[in-house]
Amino acid sequence: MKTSLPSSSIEDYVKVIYSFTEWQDKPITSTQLAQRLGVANSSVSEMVRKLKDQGLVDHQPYSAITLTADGVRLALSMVRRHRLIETFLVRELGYRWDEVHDEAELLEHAVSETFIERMAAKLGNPVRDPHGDPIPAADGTVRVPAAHRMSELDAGHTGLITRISDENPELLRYLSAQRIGLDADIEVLGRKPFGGALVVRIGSGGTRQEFDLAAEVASALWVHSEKVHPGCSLKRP
Amino acid sequence: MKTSLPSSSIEDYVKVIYSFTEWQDKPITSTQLAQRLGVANSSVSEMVRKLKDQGLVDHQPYSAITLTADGVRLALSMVRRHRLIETFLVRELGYRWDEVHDEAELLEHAVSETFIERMAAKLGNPVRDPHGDPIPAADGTVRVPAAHRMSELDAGHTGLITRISDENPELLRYLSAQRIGLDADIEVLGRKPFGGALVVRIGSGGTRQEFDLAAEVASALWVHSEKVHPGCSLKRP
DNA sequence: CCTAAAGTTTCGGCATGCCTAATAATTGAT
DNA sequence: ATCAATTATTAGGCATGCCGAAACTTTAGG
Repeated sequence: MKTSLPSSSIEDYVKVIYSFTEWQDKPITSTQLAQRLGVANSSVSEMVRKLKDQGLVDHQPYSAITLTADGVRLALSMVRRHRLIETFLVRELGYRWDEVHDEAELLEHAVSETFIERMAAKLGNPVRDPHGDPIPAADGTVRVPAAHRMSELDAGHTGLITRISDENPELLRYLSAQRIGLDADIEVLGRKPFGGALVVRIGSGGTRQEFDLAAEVASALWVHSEKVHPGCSLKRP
Repeated sequence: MKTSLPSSSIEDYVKVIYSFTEWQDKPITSTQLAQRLGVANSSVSEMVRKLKDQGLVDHQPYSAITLTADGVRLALSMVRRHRLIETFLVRELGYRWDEVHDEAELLEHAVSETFIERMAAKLGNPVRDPHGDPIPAADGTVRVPAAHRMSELDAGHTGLITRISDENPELLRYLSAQRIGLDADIEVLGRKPFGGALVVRIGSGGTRQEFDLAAEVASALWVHSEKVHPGCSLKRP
């Protein structure tokens, strides 16, 4: 149970463990964690032992890994850092949304709390980042909009795009080339047969377009649909 | 002669070696380097061997340490980073000039070249930082103003404060409380006996003030004096 | 010149965080 | 219920960068 400041590796582990459960509920396993961090499974086993010693995760050998309250607190602070930095890079330094992820990944471990809070103030304490991901507040509260993957919606559903997964920068470039962005108004028109593309209308009036979206694309788009699940849930750590 | 990217430790060593010769000419010794980096002498010996292997320094055992052309290039790029970041923190995030040093120290190792250049562009490619230190250009050229420590000037000298050493944040706070800042017009009036304070006029007209400056204070202030050494020298690596 | 103090380097160790290979536990298919 | 395939953990190593202690130069005083 050391109390020293977390290393950047530890910050990364905790952040990835948290992020895994942000849009679904199953806890992460060693192998999944190793894949997302780009390290060997054995490195994860070692590190998870260390995280457990420090009281950041709960873990029984051979089972999944969950964060403790302290772990969630640390994770939320890292997620806050990451998303504020992304927002700052886009709004203040002219980065494109497909460029910000890697830069934020480096900066989030380096800057001070002071830096983060001055940045947040300058940005007007934004509540979501350029991809629509919610930015936790300094006190650890987060508004997680009730959103669904577009790929899981049935024909007839309408709503707004509230989040676009930033995992794949190439996909982000594709989307901006197609002028698909946050807050676009959408309607699911149907689905091509044999696990094929999702047919959707995006925009309306002058900006109305129809697309056949491949499954990979549709599952990166999250839709806030009044019909399905109105309102927001408020997570507190 | 490895070619891998320099670690942040290596960046720090090179930057400190460079900085030591920025305002005087004697090269740095192992012990001085160790003191400035806050590490043991033995750590410096090891690291200097590594720097030599990588072609960043010239060094004969038991003698002083100097940078190679490659070393100077790397050092200038770190100094550029540091001073641009300091300028950015003051101009864009409302930091005070006594707060920026430590933050810049962390950030300079983390940000990408892209970040640096976008920041520089946003700031209008400044040529000096909040303490008056010259910011090397992206191509490695630096304008080093011909300045002298105020503590070394004789009575009667006049000039402008062009640089204020940022080594001691407390001193910076003292100076701003006294409203002594960059570009103030000064005149050395005299010197109190027995190695005492330097008597100077700072400002003129409505802002005119007289001070007895302790030696430590006067040696942190650098004066560009037309009488002593007009013009600038242009260093190229 | 010679010796002691000061400065520098070498040596053996430690911590972090990663790896591969070997071992152990769990799971699912028969 | 058992046995392979999958998943997870331990063991032994490597690289970086730090340390203190010991050994070695250099330098300055007498």
